[in-house]
Amino acid sequence: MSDLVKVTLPDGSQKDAPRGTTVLDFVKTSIGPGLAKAAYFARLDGEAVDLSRAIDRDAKLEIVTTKSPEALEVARHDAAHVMASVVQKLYPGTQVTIGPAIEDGFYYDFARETPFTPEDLEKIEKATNEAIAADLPFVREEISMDAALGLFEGLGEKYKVEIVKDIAARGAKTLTLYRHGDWVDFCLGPHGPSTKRIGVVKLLNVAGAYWRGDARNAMLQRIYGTAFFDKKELEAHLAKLEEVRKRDHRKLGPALGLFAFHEVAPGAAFWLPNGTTLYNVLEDAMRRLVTKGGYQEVKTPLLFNKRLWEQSGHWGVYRENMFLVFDKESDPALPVDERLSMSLKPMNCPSHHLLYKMGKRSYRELPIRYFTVDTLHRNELSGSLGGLTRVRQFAQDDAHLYLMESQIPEEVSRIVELMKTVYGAFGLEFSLLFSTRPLKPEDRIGDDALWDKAEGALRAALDKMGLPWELNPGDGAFYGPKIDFVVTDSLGRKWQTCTIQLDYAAPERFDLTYVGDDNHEHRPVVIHRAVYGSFERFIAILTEHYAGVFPAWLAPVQARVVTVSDRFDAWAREVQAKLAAQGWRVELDESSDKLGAKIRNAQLAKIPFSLVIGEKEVEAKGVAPRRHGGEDLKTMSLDAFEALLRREATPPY
RNA sequence: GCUGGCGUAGCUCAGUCGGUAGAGCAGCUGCCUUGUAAGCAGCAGGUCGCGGGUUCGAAUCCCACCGCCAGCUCCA
Repeated sequence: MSDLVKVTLPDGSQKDAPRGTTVLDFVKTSIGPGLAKAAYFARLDGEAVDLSRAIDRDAKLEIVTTKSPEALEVARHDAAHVMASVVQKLYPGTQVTIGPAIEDGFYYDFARETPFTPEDLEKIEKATNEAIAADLPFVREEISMDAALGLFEGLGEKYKVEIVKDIAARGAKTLTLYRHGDWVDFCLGPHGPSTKRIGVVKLLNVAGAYWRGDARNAMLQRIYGTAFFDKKELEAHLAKLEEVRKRDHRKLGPALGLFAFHEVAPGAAFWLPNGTTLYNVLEDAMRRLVTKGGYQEVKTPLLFNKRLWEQSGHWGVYRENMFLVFDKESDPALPVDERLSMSLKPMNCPSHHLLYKMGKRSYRELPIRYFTVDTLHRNELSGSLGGLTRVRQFAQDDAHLYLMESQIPEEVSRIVELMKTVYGAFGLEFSLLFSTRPLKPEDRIGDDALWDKAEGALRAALDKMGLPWELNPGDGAFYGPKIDFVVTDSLGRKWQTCTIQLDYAAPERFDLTYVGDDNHEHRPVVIHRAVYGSFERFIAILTEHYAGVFPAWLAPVQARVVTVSDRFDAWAREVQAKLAAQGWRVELDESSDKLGAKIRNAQLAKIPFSLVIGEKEVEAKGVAPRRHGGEDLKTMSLDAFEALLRREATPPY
């Protein structure tokens, strides 16, 4: 056996090195000190390894530097280890569990009687950064499962023991340990070379989290934090969090008069005048669009006898999410549960199916597309409510399409076209997720053959469209697989909004049929789809996407007339009345404020146009529009301004 | 639901050791007659989330409840 190994670098070049050289030494001697300094971990024949790993065979070597997002992820995992070691030092008796890197940071779950306070967090953060500065190397070691069990039993770490046993049960023979200083944890790795390389750690918040995410298990204390190689990057990240906080629709909504909440109706919004306008603009635009697209708008009851939900399958799978209603004519001797025999609808689908069944359907009618904007109620856990994105009462731009199997690809691509039109209008990018059947059989209805068919048909439609998509196994609805649209807003945040769900189960359960050209009865397929998703959630997303500065077609107030002095009020009133008569949403500021203050107030209200009226404008029978943000459009005639509104404030669909 | 934090005027926030609640902005009323992000003055505004308890006395201490916020496997 030669005592040299051949190392192949990503550019294809090959270098010899003494067998057993560590990655870091190899880089130092054969590539250069610059790279050695920037290196964080490496890939040896694709396997992620520490820089201290010895190269013991011919191999491809790739160095991952601190410029790479993957290195940051490793560093955050390093940070989780260091924080855990610090916590155990500061709070003896605290047990460690798991602590992964997550998007934008890391967390670590601790088992401890007393929860951490915000003051504890400050203390831990300080000590963590000090421990990082101590620059202890991360040392890797492999030991047998038995030795590992002994080690963690000896340390009294019962959660770690449980995990070790699980890993052993999965057939592992050895366990990889990582130490820094006298602290040890097991971990697949890799880790960075030493603690100082992590950079800077910031702890963000503490929250409860169940062991293994199961509410039946013990509640652990989770500390969230983040780490960056460079302090400037951390500051930029914190600035972004601040920007997100400022755009929070829960702040902006009430401030702009869009919506509000009251404690007597948790999870249900009050729509204020401005918000109602915005809501209606979105709804009207969608109504025009789908009507052009061959949909028929319908309305169905809000309250149903439970027989409907038994037939649809909701009673079995979805009951705990429904608001049940008391039937006063039921037998008082019955248990309460049985007297709650009505329910507010959580979804529109079953009632649409009933509508479909109200007549004999021919293949010539298909696809039938029912569109509904009705109020839905879902009994979400109180702790999961928040703003407009997690509510108990909402409305969707919901539709159910009844079609022949052969029409699926065409219909799916028509829906995707709708999505493109709508999302394009807001400058929202989207990507597709394909979600397949729920993993546990009790969480779904319909047999496997039906699911195979439904998943196959959706997948075929997806492939035909040629848009890229990702698989999201197990996340389908209980009645069928779905395509989720994930939109990315102006801050780069991702939101799941609209869906396309394929349903073979409902036609069976409701015995839906149509008469084919062969004069025989056939089963249609049902597609569930929503474009905005829920109006509530969508308005929350738009509010944050635009930071409350809605484009003129959406803005609740499109223009505000502001006068230089009350001498010009007569013309100002005429301007307001004339524009309003044309259907534009225009208001008049008649306060005794000076112009500067009026402009400022209009800016704060995020109104697209301020129409300044002074001596010149009265003489010219015109207005001087100022855009939100400051652009002065100079005096123009009222007609010219109206033409501007027609160009910029007409709904794009 | 569970864990932790928070709840004082419409909004943002002070309120010391337990001693009967305060500012700025917004609002209202005047004055100012004003040219593109805050003119001046005065006035008014509070069951301190709700209910109990301790105390001579509670925004403040204790208990229960309600609501809001963060989180509740991105699986070594």
